[in-house]
Amino acid sequence: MKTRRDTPHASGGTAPLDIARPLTTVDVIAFTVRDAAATPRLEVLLVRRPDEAHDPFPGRWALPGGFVDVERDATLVDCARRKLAQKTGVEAPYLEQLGSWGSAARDPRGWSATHAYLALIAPPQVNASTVARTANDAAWFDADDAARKRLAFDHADILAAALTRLRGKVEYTSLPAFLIAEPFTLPALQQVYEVVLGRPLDKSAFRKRMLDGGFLVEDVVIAGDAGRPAQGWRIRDRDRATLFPRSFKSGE
Amino acid sequence: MKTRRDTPHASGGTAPLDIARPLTTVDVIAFTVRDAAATPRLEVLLVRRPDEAHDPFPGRWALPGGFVDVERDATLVDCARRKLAQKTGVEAPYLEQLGSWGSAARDPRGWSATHAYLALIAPPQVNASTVARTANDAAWFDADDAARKRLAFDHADILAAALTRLRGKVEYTSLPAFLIAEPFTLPALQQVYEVVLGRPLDKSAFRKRMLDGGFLVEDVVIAGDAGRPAQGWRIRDRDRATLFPRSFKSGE
DNA sequence: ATAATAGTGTCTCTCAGACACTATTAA
DNA sequence: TTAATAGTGTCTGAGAGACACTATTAT
Repeated sequence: MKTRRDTPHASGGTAPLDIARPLTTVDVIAFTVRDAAATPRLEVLLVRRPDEAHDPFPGRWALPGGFVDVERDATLVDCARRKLAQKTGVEAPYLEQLGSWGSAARDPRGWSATHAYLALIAPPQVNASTVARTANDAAWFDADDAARKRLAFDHADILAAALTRLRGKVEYTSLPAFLIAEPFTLPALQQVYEVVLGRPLDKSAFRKRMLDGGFLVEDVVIAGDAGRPAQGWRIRDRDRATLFPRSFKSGE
Repeated sequence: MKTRRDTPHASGGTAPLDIARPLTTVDVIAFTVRDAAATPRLEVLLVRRPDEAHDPFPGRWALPGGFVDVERDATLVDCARRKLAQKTGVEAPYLEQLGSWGSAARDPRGWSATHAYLALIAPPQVNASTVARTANDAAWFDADDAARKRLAFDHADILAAALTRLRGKVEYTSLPAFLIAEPFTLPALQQVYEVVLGRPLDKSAFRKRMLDGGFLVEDVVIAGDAGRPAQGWRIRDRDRATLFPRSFKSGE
């Protein structure tokens, strides 16, 4: 493979199109909150890498993702959306860029850079077609368990960064609203917050925050198994999260 | 150029190393705060693209950056550091990843993805060697003026995102401390905050925040041209910013 | 009526802003 | 002593947490 050096005075200037190009991939960290064994938990989607010797990390669990296809993907985020739809059937998730990881060492096949996207989705319904498609090569895992696994590539680092970002932003944004199906009740939303943060929140303070945030729209009233029915809500703008003026527990 | 499709069941699985690879670049948005014509302002470093017809955007101003060199750069951030040192001589800036921009359309030479890094540095001393190296092809511009220029590629978008990120984080972090030379006084630091935010801050509230933040270490006392000398300070940890418990002006 | 869950009112604490005040230097 | 700048003290207000209270449903 021929490589030509980028001369110092022309950084990014004259076009070395015959320079060695890194591999370019996109990976998706898809989170949801779902009831597993009666207790809701934060889950992340992993896929199993093919069990072939010529492949890097055969049989290991990895984040869903893969090479950018310059023919099909107009942009990086299109690529991320395609990868996620392939594995979950979800068409319009909340997507935000997490960051990129690139180095000579992260992929044994050569210098590679991945663009990581955080996806927040409502728990996908398990219907026949998705089961058929994802039965053996994709599964949802408890997020913290997954972060402790020995994942392929540097995916454990990326997942850890995604968890840090998510838990950090949950302190002062409306992000968890993207993790449950609409319409939802405020007690249900509070439970999602508590699952992600791993600690209980005060009901009164929580409700004030959410309603003052102005990102909710009233929907139908929802009755549960017992007790008083609750007001149902939808998200006003599914493309962006709302920032609250302060964090939960500002001074610990 | 031969391309092979990534088959659906093996996304990122079997290794299509002969697939068409996007171009991979790194760009740096280097900010500083400096006195220009007696009033300090936020400035950004731009470089002029070579004025040759075969080059994209000849003669246009652009962010410093360029192709990842798989021989020299072990990681993306190493590449960013190298690009910045090339243009400014600054060796250890505060660097944080801003995000990545990739699409089929952003570079006329083909599908390309750039990894953007935000760099915060103290105003570089204008000495003979840096002048010689950067006289005609690099210059510092007022950041808002630069954002209105017609820059090369999608660099205007990237610069706008950098400004949004910087101004956003300045509301609740110690980032501006990386924009001036150490040791600095609290009044000087406050001025940097005010320049970045574009609005005045209360002295008493500002000092309480900074000192309670615990990221400053006492240094020598510094005398100005007139009035009482001020305590000088250094940053305790040059690798990370401190987060304050609340934003400035929480409720507008 | 009771259990269960939804939703509200009130008090307190913390921290940011406003702004008046004191402190230290040079001329 | 005055100008200039550095640094402090005190009051107020907004919003988060604690927690007791009321409201609405099914049985």
